[in-house]
Amino acid sequence: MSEEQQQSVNEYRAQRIVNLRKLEELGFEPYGRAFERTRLSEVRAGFEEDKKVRAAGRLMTIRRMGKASFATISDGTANFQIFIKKDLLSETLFEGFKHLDLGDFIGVEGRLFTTRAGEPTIEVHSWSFLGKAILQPPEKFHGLQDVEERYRKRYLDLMMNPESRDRFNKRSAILAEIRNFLHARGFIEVETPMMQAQAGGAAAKPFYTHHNALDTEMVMRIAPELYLKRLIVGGFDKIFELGKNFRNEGIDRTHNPEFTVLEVYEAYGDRTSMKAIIEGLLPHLCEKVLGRLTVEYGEAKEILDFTPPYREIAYKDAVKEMMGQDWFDLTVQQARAKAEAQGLEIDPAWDHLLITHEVYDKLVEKTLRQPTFVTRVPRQFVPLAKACADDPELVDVFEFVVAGKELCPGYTEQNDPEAQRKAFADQVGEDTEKIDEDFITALEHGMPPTGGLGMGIDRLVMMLTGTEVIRDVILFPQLKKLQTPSRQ
RNA sequence: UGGACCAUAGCUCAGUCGGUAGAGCACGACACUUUUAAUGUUGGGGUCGUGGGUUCGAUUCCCACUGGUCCAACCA
Repeated sequence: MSEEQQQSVNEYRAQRIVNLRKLEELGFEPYGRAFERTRLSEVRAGFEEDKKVRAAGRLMTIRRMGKASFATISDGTANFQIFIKKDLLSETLFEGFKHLDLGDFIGVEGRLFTTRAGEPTIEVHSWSFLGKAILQPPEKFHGLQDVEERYRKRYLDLMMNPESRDRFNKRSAILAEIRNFLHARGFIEVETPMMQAQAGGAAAKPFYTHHNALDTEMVMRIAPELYLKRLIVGGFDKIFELGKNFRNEGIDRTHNPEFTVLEVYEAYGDRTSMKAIIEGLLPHLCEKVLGRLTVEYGEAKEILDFTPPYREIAYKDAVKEMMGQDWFDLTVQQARAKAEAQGLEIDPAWDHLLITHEVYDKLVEKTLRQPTFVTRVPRQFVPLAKACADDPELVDVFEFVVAGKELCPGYTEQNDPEAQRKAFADQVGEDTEKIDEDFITALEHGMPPTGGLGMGIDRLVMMLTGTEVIRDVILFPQLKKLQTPSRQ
């Protein structure tokens, strides 16, 4: 292929292939070999003048000045400047450097020194070619800004945008520290089916799939809860699962169809033992991952303080704070008028309870900025939990709310099989075949009093990294498939 | 699923009250042995998301579609 033809296909790509061929002519292997090296973060941390180092990375910038050049390499842990000088290299290595492009991988060997401008730098005495990039990286200063491209081509986002890489490093650290925290308290990690015969443990539309050999319909789980409780029946006393749930619902800035959840169950515990876990786990994560107990959240840089203990307030008291102490003495008509005066749309068929819940959802929750446990919730809204000991109309749960959003419910779990069956029946209505009879049977074998909680990990990561968009904490968020390329 | 907005060079962005487009980075050439968004000179690069309509003429106006963003409804 002539050079003109190559350039008509894609000038930039062709130019890089020309450089690749020239490197091959000089005796370089085009895609390299393993290279023993020290991570750049460690080179930086252990910097000593004149120390010999071997390091490797992707070329991020090159500043060529005739017989000397500076470049920056990145290995994902840090950036580091390297210095190339004609006097210090063989003719082949100096000539070869001219044919390197941004995005290529090299390994370097040399001496640490500090430039006149004060920049720690590797003076390169020898280098190896570790791999060619035949496509250009995005713009070096602004990085990759296009929101859609950052999700579809996450590798470019991670390559160019350090804040994105940092966010996913934090996500990994959060997951590791959740495990450390729970293991240290005697919890074991378990795995339960993500493909189930029926979708239980929550109210959401599932994804359906089909098993060929069994010739049977299956659903992707919407929650692991019913399997985890079977394990409590089986005698595991402290368990957790960290895994994906799948819900066939809308996608927006706080919802992805597959999302990661932590569920924890503790036999012989209840809501208060779950509360203790939250008040231990969140400060632990803040300390280990962020090194402090406060987070700057969102564009407004709101300060969230995770220093325990956290505020606890009864559901009804939270509503009274917003709507007045006489709220629960009002008639339905008075309550509706008062709610509508606050700008809510109230269905005329709603009773006092539903109006109250609308008030809580639309007005109260968003005002709970600092970590708060909302307790003693009307049983109609949480059918699978156990009633409060002193009031059968309220269930013994908490909703843990941070920055105006529900982060994590905690329960005193239902262990009465008859009450559980009734709650299922109310939930499914006519579809009695959707009741998980095997689960009821398990409860009939006896389940100890148990506390449980379920935390959305994506939202937790959002909270702790100050991110307001769930897609920014999920490496490959769900997007529509491209039918025709929107751009080339 | 409804409403508003967006899509221009590989990337980051200007722009055209309708006469087929510019900058910076990146890329090619030349110069330069401590630069760091290197610098100086110079050159190339675009069916302006896709399809239709109006028009002498559409990247620009209108319609549909595709993808995205935000808002509203469902879910965590």
